[in-house]
Amino acid sequence: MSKYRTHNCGELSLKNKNETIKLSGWINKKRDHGNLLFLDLRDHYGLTQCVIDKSNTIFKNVEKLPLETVIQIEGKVLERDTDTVNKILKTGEIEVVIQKYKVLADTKELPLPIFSDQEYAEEIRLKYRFLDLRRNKIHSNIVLRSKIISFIRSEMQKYGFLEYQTPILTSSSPEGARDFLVPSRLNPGKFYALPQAPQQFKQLIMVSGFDKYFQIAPCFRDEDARADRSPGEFYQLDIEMSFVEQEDVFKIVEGLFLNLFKKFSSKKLLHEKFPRIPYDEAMLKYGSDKPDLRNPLIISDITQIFKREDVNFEIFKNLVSNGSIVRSILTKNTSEKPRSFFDGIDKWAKEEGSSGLAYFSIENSNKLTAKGPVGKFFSEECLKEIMKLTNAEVGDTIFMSCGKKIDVEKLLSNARNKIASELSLIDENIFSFCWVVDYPIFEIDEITKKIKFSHNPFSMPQGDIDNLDLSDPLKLKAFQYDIVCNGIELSSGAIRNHKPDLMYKLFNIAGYSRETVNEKFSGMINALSYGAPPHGGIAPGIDRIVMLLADEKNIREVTMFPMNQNAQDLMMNAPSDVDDNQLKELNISKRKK
RNA sequence: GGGGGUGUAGCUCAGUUGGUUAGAGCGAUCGCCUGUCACGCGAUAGGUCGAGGGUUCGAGUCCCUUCACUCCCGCCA
Repeated sequence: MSKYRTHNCGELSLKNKNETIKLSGWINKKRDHGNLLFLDLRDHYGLTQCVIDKSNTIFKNVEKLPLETVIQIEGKVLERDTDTVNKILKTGEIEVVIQKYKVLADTKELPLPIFSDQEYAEEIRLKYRFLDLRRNKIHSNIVLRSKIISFIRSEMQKYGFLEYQTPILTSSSPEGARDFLVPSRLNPGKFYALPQAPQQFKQLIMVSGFDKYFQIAPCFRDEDARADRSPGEFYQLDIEMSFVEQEDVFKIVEGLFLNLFKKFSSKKLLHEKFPRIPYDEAMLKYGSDKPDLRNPLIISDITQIFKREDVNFEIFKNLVSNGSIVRSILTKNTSEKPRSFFDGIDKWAKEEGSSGLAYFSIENSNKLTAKGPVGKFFSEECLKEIMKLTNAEVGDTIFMSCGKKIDVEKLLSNARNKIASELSLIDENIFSFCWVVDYPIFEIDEITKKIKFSHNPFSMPQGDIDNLDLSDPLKLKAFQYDIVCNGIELSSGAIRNHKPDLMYKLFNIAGYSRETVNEKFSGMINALSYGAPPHGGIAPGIDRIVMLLADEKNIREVTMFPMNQNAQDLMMNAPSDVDDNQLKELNISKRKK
């Protein structure tokens, strides 16, 4: 028997009636009636109401103990009167009459209360994270995270995957995010980098013949934070498989996600079989490669309308003749909405930095008419054409944006969310998964105007890979895919290019010479020359999965010890100054400003 | 790097048009209270109104600068 307890604070019930027991835990709450004191004792497992009255000589001492003092009590389990049973508590049918107590640890005055569900400033929560983590909601989020990771591990093992660990100290690579660098003492002037992902290692594991790999892998990227993006570090379920095609990866991952989300959430899954949306279609219909399919609003291209003679909307017509495009969002049955609704959307669009969202509603009084500020510019014939292009009916509204493709896509993507939330079109009780597939291999860099890899440079191009037509690189698609859930990008993966010759050619298009590739990706390219199996994989983000399942909007709510937005750990004071001797040993000197 | 929001007691917040001594709830301390589960009642302590500067007879309130936290853009193959 433990020195500290016979039971935990979540397990006593009527079965233990009249037993003498020991509990240890924190004082969660006291209700002091003067000659009678209720004291809720809390540990990881739950709460137990303890009670003591003045007939016990220790009463005055117990009464004075501050909240969050760690105590051990010994006492007798009693059945509560029916009218004093607490149905919310697991242990609510009993209480423990305190006979003896011992203080195991004192506490200073608390910087934040533990028992309340109130929200607190981030700064104080992060500084006193060990207190924050005692609180019910975040405590259970962290437990959920642990259970999710355990479940994933056991599922992956069932599927025949084995977990292998990869190095944390590795080499810097030119593609992708900024690296965290670690100076090498034994190799003066040289640096390790922390892995942005174990990308090359997992491919090397395939070349080494291990067939099915997974890892709950830490990834390090020195980029700025967002609500759904921790600064510095995060975790991926890293997966790689040999002798597979895209379909084989999809089958494993869909199975895993279905089981996972059914087990850990009561929300409904919109699709049991994840829809597959080509990248180009996603960008057209949703303006984004991470569409939220709970949102029914669809974008259509109506550029051709503004090349017609019977349209007098000169601003758009001029822009279109200079190469701009026009796309629209259709909302159903909104023609009777008040003017303030439409103006609100237009105002929002201007605040987003655009020139606004033009709109009109379609009405029918003997003939088709367009109601709204720009309605007068469209003929009846023209309205029929627009209705055909957008699947609109009488009573619907068309919102339009005109401009450069990339700007229109972005504005309308945000407008989909904005309008849907204004019209309450999104069911928060649903998970809607989809695959986004057929990503382009290359894109034009907006700044340099040169061709660059749009995603992973190691992806396998689609088509006849032995006779690939490289004359128009921007047309090339890759076996590259993302999983998106409720508008959140959960993972990204690809079938890899295991042909070194082809890889050199693709790198060449992006401006990397054979020598550069040999130098920067030596581990990979060398390995691929010694018999690499066709292989592919994916890497779902663990933190975001937990966010979805915990129904949290911020990644810090599912991270035990997160950093703040400036990538500082307020509890541990990281990053911090270091001793000059440490720098000297590492051959580092600080640059003067 | 840029834009928005926030900053008042240990914590969560209120504070009107610029006007006398800056308030409430929780927490802390002290007292009363034997069936509460956000127990109740009374009292006390607790403030560089984020910081600095300015306007004004007078600034928590208006202006400028700056700092911290946060959300977004850039960035994140």
